[in-house]
Amino acid sequence: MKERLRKALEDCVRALLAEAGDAGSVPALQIEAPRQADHGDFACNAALVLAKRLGRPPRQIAEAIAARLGDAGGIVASAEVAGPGFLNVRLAGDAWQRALGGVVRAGARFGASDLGGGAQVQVEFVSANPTGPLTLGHGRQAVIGDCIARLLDFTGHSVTREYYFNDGGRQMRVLGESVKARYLEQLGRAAPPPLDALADAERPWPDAIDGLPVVFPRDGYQGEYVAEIAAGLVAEHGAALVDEPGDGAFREVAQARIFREIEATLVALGVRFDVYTNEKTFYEDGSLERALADLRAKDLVYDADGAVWLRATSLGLERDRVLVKSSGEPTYLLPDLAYHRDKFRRGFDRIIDVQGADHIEQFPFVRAAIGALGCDAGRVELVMHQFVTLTRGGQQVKQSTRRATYVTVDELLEEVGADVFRFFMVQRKADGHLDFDVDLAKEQDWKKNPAYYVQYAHARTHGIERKAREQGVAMPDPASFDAAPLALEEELELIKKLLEFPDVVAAAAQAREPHHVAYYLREVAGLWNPYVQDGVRHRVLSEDAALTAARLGLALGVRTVLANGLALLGLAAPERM
RNA sequence: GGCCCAGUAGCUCAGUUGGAUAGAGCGCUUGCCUCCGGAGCAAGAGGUCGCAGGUUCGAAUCCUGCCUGGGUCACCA
Repeated sequence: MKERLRKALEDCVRALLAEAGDAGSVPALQIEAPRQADHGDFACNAALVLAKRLGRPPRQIAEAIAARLGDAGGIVASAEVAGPGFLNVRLAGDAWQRALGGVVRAGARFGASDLGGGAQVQVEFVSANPTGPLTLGHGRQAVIGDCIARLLDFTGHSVTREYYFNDGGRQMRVLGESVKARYLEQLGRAAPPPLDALADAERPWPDAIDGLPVVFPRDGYQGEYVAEIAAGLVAEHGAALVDEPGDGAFREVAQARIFREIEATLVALGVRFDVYTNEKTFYEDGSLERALADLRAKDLVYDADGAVWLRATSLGLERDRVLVKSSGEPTYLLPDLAYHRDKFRRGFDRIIDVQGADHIEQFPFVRAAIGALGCDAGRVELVMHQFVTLTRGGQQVKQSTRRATYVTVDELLEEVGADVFRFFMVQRKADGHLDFDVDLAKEQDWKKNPAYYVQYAHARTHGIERKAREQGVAMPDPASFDAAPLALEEELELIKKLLEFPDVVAAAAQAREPHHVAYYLREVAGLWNPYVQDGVRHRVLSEDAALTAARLGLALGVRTVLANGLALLGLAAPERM
């Protein structure tokens, strides 16, 4: 519909340009549904764009375009000039109603496109190291990444979802030592550090209490799960592990168990990955050395203070960074470089890294370095998201990673369920903080809880269908139903809104911004729910068979869009609630 | 202090490749209505789009400076 109009308008513009002796190309025209209904079905800014180029006042140009446009092959009823030179176009007769059938016939593919042309896209997200349960920040990232992947999938991209993790390094060592400390404490061979000292990083820490050594690491993981893992080891092995190093069996057991739990959380969230990549791979296959050697060959590496440095300043960055510590251990940066190089080696056309704001500083170094190594850094994108705060009872819930008093994804999932969790996490744009209102999320009233509001709108289309069947009324045939009787203003408004879906999907996919889909679905539901509710002004099921069929067709269109949209967000589209 | 993100209605937020009178939900006021499924419909109040300049036919949107909140500035990941 919109595209046919676009073509017609572009032809007019081309002709005008030719008349003026301008052989240049036709500029991008904006054609959109105006906010004001009395501005017609579509507004076009062509005259404003051309004013300077043609050296004529915009309103005059608009007149010329309108005259040339005519009825554009039967789809345009009127085109009038308004304001500074907008062209307001009204579509002919039942053009909108005719388009509704197309929505229903496209079904689960309505809104899908070949925008990506089959491009191979990798989306890397979550990528949390197995040091503890997923936090709300991870949860938000899981949902955002997954929704971006779903959007890309739906718009003609070939998507690989990937989780990158690291089970070596300092963090995991500290985890192992934390577990061992709790293990020794539970066996009565060590004393737990004083709670007030744990809570305050500055507070001094005794070496021993009542003759028992305090072995818990200063920067150890304080979460309850650490003690639980230790308790499991006590139950299974008794005191047999007291001489094991924290970095050995303790670390391995802890990591394996935590990783299993992370996977279970992701499954509960409805998030699945195609590939898990372990940092260790790059240690073992020699790519760290290769990356280092290649950087060295380009004179981007130097040795200082016993460490190996990346000469990032010569790549235009603010400071140099350490690649290999004086201990001989690589920093996070070097394997990350090797990893991104590996992404290129695997041939992805686009590489999307979803990361929390705390990682943002890292990204420029990775991008600059792989660019220097000959990769096309322009193919790597960063989707950054801010953190999540929790509000409960109108009060912000204090969270502290250090004290392990943060709320986990598991806990919140248990309270609100995966659908609500996902909707809340994806309904705000990724940058900018997200305030998760637990009370609203737990609200069972469908009118108040936006996730239920959308799902309920979908369920209602089935409710009406059930009612119709009870009354012996068949659903209309998508291939042939006649929507022409839909003449009410709110019906046209609904149809127009449904037809926006493909544009919304395409824009959200291209911008990597799934929140647009959530917002849009809320709008569709916001039209449909009142429409259904107001059974005085218009009942779907009435004595008028043709009107009933048309309204049932509208219900099918709404169902199609809501179902497809909910699928893009990873929410269930229930038939009843 | 440098860099990044944010600042839009009472609250939570859309809108930011420059377009007409800046929107939604919740909350609030008034009137009507009692519905396929848990109420709905109509009208209304509520805004210096953080502040100040600049760019131009036109700025919430672009540029500069400043204010406020958060993040980040490791031989952590």
